[in-house]
Amino acid sequence: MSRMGMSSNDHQPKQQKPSLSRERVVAAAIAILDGEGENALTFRALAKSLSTGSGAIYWHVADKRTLLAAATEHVLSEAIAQSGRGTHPADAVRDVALGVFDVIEAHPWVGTELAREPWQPAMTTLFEKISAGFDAMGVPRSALFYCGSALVQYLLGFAAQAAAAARHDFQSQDRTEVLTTLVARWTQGEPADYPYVHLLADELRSHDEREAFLAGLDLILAGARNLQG
Amino acid sequence: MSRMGMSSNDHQPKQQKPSLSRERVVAAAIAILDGEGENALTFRALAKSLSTGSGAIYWHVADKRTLLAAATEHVLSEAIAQSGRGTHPADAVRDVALGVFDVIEAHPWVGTELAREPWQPAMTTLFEKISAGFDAMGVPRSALFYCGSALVQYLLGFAAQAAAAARHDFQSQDRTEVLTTLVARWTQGEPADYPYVHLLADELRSHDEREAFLAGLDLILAGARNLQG
DNA sequence: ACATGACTGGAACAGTGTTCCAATCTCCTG
DNA sequence: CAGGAGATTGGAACACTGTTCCAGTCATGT
Repeated sequence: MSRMGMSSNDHQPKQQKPSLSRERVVAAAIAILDGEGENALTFRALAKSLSTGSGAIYWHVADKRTLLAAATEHVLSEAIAQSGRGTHPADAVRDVALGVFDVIEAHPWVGTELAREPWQPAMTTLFEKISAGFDAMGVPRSALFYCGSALVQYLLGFAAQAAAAARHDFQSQDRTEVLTTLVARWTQGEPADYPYVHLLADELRSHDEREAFLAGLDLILAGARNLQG
Repeated sequence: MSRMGMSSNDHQPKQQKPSLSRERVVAAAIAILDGEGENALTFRALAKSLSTGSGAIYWHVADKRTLLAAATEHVLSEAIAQSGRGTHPADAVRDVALGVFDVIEAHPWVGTELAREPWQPAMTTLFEKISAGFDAMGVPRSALFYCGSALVQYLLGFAAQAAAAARHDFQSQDRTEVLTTLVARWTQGEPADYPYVHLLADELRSHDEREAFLAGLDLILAGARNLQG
């Protein structure tokens, strides 16, 4: 277990190899997650990337779960903190949600981690911001919690779905092939039994992820606006 | 790899131990998942529960991923197939969503699996039903796909969150303790910096899961109704 | 009867997160 | 400035996974 306390690793005199630190470990983990995918992050790979052993890593980080949480927090917190701009309250909420969207598009493993462990610290900040937005939109106090929860769950659902898609893309290196396979499974049933699925299959293949995300978001925002008064 | 084809295991003469089959393997897996939690499902535990070895299991099931998918499909498909009742179209959609809700409450591991692999076969049926509902509600064709996707993602988000909560409950055997810990982390920031989080902390502790689920659902339904015309 | 192929059980393998510990390195103190 | 105490390191070892392999067994059709 890592010991919290006075660590003195702020001076690497000449061209000594820089001493390990929690930040360096987290940064290396993020680099592996981004560059080689979620499955590539093992303590052995991490140790090699840092030219050390797994024991040394465990001195700075309790276990893999907290390492993943720290990595998620690192990329999420800044994005969320800087988001929330917008003249209208609804725009501010949209901006926060889009901040999360962009982070997940850039780092799909964040989606996996969010889907497994939704209540990361950064999510508290997110809940604060969107609650403020809903309040400014005129949502009554009694419904604020439900609105915030609903939006968070919508975000989590997108996170899960985007992360799963990215995992599949990563394996086959070919997004269109993955989509074709998905559409094929999608349209496996008889058109007579699944008319809407067949009707909308084209859209599944060609839809723009961000546009769909925003459309779903606007559904929730419109529903929230509807609670005014 | 398991061989598909003519399998002849439909007769166990007297009181012979019944022969293995894909269905029996899946049923045993579900029993372990329900009774002892997600982490308890290992091929060794499964083999012991079926009084056999792991090799025999692999004859009937390709790997753990497909086993989990089959288990999920088993509990999800029936619930979804039987759902969708309701005089008004919106009620039918609500009924489908509540079907998924109930399955996840009864088998939280379904939430984990759905969050990891959203496009199970049963989800196609679900998409079909909710698309039909949205259509009957008067949502224009051009928005049908977005509405369906949004609702699916909301469901996935609930699935992820409920599964994570259930995992924590399982570890500490004490729901209120888990909630207290969560609220504590939740209210860690300064009240001045996180006014809404502190304002709504009580609701986080005491809210009814089903009520919150339905409230969020109604947000989306209201948003969809708003697209009429 | 017996050969063929479906099926079984469990040993062996590769890879994981985690623990343990002897060695080192740093810094404070006598 | 010597040297000890504690912080930090690296890598071997451990326990546990999913998965593969394979020598057997069983059932059945000829």
